[in-house]
Amino acid sequence: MAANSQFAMAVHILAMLASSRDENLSSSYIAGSVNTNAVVIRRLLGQLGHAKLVVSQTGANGGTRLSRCPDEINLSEVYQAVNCGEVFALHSKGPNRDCPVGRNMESVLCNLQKEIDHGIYNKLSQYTLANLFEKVETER
Amino acid sequence: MAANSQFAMAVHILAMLASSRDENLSSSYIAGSVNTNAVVIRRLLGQLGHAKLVVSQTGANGGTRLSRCPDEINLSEVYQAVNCGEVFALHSKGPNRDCPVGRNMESVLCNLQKEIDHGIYNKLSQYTLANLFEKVETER
DNA sequence: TGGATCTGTATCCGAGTGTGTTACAGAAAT
DNA sequence: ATTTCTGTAACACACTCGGATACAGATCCA
Repeated sequence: MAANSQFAMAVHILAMLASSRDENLSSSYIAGSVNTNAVVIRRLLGQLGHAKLVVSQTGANGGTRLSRCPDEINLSEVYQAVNCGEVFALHSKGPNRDCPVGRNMESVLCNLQKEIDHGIYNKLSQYTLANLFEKVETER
Repeated sequence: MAANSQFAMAVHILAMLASSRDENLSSSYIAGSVNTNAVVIRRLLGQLGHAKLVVSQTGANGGTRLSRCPDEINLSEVYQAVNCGEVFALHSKGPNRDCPVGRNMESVLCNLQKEIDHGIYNKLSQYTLANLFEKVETER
């Protein structure tokens, strides 16, 4: 299945906030860069705010800014904030428990799933928002 | 998004084939253990066959068996065979190229995506079907 | 105080897709 | 020839993501 793009958009949003640390950005302004609807941005900002990565202010001149320095925000935190689910899903019905193979399949796959997730987490932990922002700036 | 369960089902199928190396298994028999429809199994077997992991025979007493020993089948091959797509998607519309941040976002995210995929691939490469089958047998 | 701005939700629509199901042509064994 | 099995095609259903409108509440400012 095609995965969703929430992580990609969240990183994009955070990169924008990192580039304007001294001012609040409005959801519609961010939406202009991400090329989507402002509500989509606000939904994501809600998740990022819940994860304490950003802070928002309502009202005129409101908007959102980072809650910490970009070098203190880890991409693994972002991944967790927008919970993208698992890499692969277990079969919804579950295997047939009368079958000797099927009986133990579920736990084996579940363990494998956790291990992969852990691997992704470790990989993303190697990057901070500052690292990424640096790439955005220098890349041609 | 909830990912699809094709990888999980594929592994399950291969574990069954590994447990019956001396005989062909029919798609409906496998479907009984995976707890799904035989056509779903045949679709997956088609992908696995295309990746040269299994061989099928049509006709009476037909069915499918592994094309190699379980210790020569790597889980990363299975992952590639049932192409589960990417861990996260890039935004379908693409970022706004008039924005200095948006302009470079795409390539940065694309590189990150490749890196994660590579990590998953490496993790899965650590396991053969034989390793996994062993776990299925011993797990309680 | 009143108007403007912005967030935070609720709600709905459309498109895409994964899963399940039926149906059927073709291949192989008996 | 009949049976059994694969390989597809075709369709329905459910789910979810992205997009859009609408509106209450908060905040600033004139």
